[in-house]
Amino acid sequence: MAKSTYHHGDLRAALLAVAAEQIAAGGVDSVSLRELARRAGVSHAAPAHHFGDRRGLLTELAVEGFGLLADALAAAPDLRERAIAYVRFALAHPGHFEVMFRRDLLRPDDPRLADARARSGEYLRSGTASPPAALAAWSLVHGFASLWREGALAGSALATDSDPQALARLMVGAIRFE
Amino acid sequence: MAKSTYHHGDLRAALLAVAAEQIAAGGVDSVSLRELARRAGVSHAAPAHHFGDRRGLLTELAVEGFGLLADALAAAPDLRERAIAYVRFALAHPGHFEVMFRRDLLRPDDPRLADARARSGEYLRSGTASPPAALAAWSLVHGFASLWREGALAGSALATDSDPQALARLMVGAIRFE
DNA sequence: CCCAGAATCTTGACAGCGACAAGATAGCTC
DNA sequence: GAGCTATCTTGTCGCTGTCAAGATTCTGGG
Repeated sequence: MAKSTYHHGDLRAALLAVAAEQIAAGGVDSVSLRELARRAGVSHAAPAHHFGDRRGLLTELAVEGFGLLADALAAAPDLRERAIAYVRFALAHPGHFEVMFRRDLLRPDDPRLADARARSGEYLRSGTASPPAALAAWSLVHGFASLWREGALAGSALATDSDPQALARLMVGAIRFE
Repeated sequence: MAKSTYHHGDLRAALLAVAAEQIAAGGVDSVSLRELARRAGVSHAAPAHHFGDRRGLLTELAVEGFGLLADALAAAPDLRERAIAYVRFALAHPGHFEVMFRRDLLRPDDPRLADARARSGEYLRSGTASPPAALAAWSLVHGFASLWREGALAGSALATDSDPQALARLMVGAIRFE
């Protein structure tokens, strides 16, 4: 759209969007380059030109994700809201989130990935009393988001009647960092 | 071994063991039924007889995993030690852990899986002041184990010089449940 | 002892996948 | 408009999961 159309439109962005959608719907294992190509209306080998291989595409998605996460964290005023923002990001962008922490699916030494990761990492560490507290805060929200996303909390007495946002606030309110 | 040997030894257990090993080494995506069969010295279709399909095998691994986790949690005297035991389990049995919370890879309504999950869930919820505190504790250790396993903590100033056990203790010590 | 029947494993086949190579087509630059 | 590059297509290969059909071994009752 923005970059105008080459052969068949902005294929690169289209593939990323469809991929995120597909991961959110069926998990990352349900993503096949050939199916993405089909959905975008191009031939089965077209994605390779933009991303090299499957890792390349998922790495690009992870870079996007860390950028979005950093923005979300930057907009939060304090530690508590930053924690909630982390959860909100994971739930709002499940397709990105699912890939960001799956190193086995990514190009491990992509510099753009390292940069994006570092940038969001700064926000994660800011505003806590101590390094262990920062680690605890990150682990807490990351664990919650992962468990919720996997449906592991479905059996819990709490999980049924609350939306995840409210549940996350409740959880964060149940602990104190010191 | 225990069940004696049929055609070619105790294939079922052998496949599960090799699978756990392979997941720990190269991630769950690196597991192929054909390669497992090769490593066990049987034909490519032999695993299907014991597990049906790939989901069946991974589901069995998850059932095993939840059993091991429940045992580990049961042996811990108090909440704090239970938290550490959770982390220790995840690090000691990465092949099992990686599969247990990946619902997309498992048979979603396997009754044995549901049972095993419920059994370990009981221990997770026991000994905490309130349901939100239990959720926080679980999220905390689950997040930490996930992040550590993915190498996401490698950049942290803390992570370099400590072993994960000690780091987990440090982290758990940095918060208070109320 | 042996022989049905079941459990276990093998062989063979098929479609879908990621990756690579080689060629076609469209857009850009000078 | 000629060359050049980016973009996409076509064709192929080996690998995978899954299914079907057959072979082999174990087991239990006469």
